[in-house]
Amino acid sequence: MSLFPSVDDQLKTLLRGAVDVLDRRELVELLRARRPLRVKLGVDPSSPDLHLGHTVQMRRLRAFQDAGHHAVLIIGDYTAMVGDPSGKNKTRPQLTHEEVERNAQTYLDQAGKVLDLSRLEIRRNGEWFAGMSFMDVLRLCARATVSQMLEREDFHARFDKEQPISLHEFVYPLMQGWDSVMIKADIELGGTDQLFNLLMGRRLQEQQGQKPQVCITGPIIPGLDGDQKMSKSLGNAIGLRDEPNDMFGKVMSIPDRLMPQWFTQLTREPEDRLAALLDPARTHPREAKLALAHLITAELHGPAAAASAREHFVGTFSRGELPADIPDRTVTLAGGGMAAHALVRDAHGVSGTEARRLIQQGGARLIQPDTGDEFVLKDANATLTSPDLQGRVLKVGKRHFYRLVIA
RNA sequence: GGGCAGAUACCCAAGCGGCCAAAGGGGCCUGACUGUAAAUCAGGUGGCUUACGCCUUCGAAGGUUCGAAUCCUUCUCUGCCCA
Repeated sequence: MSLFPSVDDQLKTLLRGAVDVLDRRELVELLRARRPLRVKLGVDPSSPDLHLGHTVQMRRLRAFQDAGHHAVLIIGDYTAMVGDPSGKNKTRPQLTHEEVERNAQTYLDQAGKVLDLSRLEIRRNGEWFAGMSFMDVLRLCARATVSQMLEREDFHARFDKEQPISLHEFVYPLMQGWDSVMIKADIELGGTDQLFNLLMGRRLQEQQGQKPQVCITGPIIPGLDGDQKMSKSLGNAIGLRDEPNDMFGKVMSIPDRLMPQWFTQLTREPEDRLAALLDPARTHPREAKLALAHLITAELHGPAAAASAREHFVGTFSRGELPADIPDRTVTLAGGGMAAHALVRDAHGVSGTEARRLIQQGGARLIQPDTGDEFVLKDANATLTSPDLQGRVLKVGKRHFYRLVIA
């Protein structure tokens, strides 16, 4: 076994689920050189949490690591302050240096769940941007034209719709491209929405007399809603730091049609096994989804946690049992009792009006843990006394449980 | 610098003196059905209140009026056209 697997084998694993390779011939040529390639992936610390969507590209980077190549993770501390306009229909809020720094701190242990940190070169683009003079910035800006920028689809769309585009947003692709120059990237990975930025890297590298990087794009995976791209701000993301039970449950809630893509992009299951899992004649979709949830949870939290999350899920939602650990909520009875709406408000942490609404709609019930007896709260104004509450579990909606403790 | 158009709740978007906490759609929440899937159906979606009702909200601040999201003034922001 040589250090590098054969070119064909490499291509197969390195390009699993890839959308585009520019240029494929160049990639083959690079791989044939049988030297460790410098493979770049940039992430902007624009939120404290990475989510599964980020791991699509990180997985590919990991595959390069495993094939013996040199991975470079760029923490875009400076680009995060600009805010990547990619795929957005509006200007991103600019973050302060402190926010970015705080977020960046959290990234490495999260990235370590997918990447091999011991063989990872980590760079912050502030290394080269912080010291730039205004003149340097102007020189960088002079490397592209407005109409070139407007070729990019999201800019173009915003321009056509007469929506604002701030000048600094034009600088973003240049910054990302400059990163490639600074680290002499052979290959850059990114989502399909990054294509323009990746190509800017090629352009700038060429202008600097470097061999232009090969760009490999992967899909932007849809979030839990199955429609919009996974994004924390859209509330449809699975965070890498989500608790195992939560993570497992979230995967179980995705639309079936997402499974093929999630299996391909978020697991390493081999093709033939996927074919069996995704064929409803051979595997019930629920079983397939359980397998998916298990694989994803196991990768990020370990097999034991995944097994326990699965048990929790099946127990709670399939068998309707109470979860193993339910958070305590201390409630205070004034004058020997408390109104139902106040109970839901305090335990569930919603407004009084919202609590009333939940009760009126039959979304709140008290459960006796030992017997499993349920009592649906119907009257928001009903007064509940100690015997009604002591030792009971309040269930709100499908998945919120609170063990009541009387103060 | 000049002219025009616009800013409404999480998002899109109606409203253009009272019947507006503000139509409609999306999203989201709850319930039914289910596999925490899809599709479908029903209800809900500012806050406080047992309720009558009250309070805050329609870019910001003032003003007119018995009464303003709606009229006036100034300001802020955005787009378009002209220079």
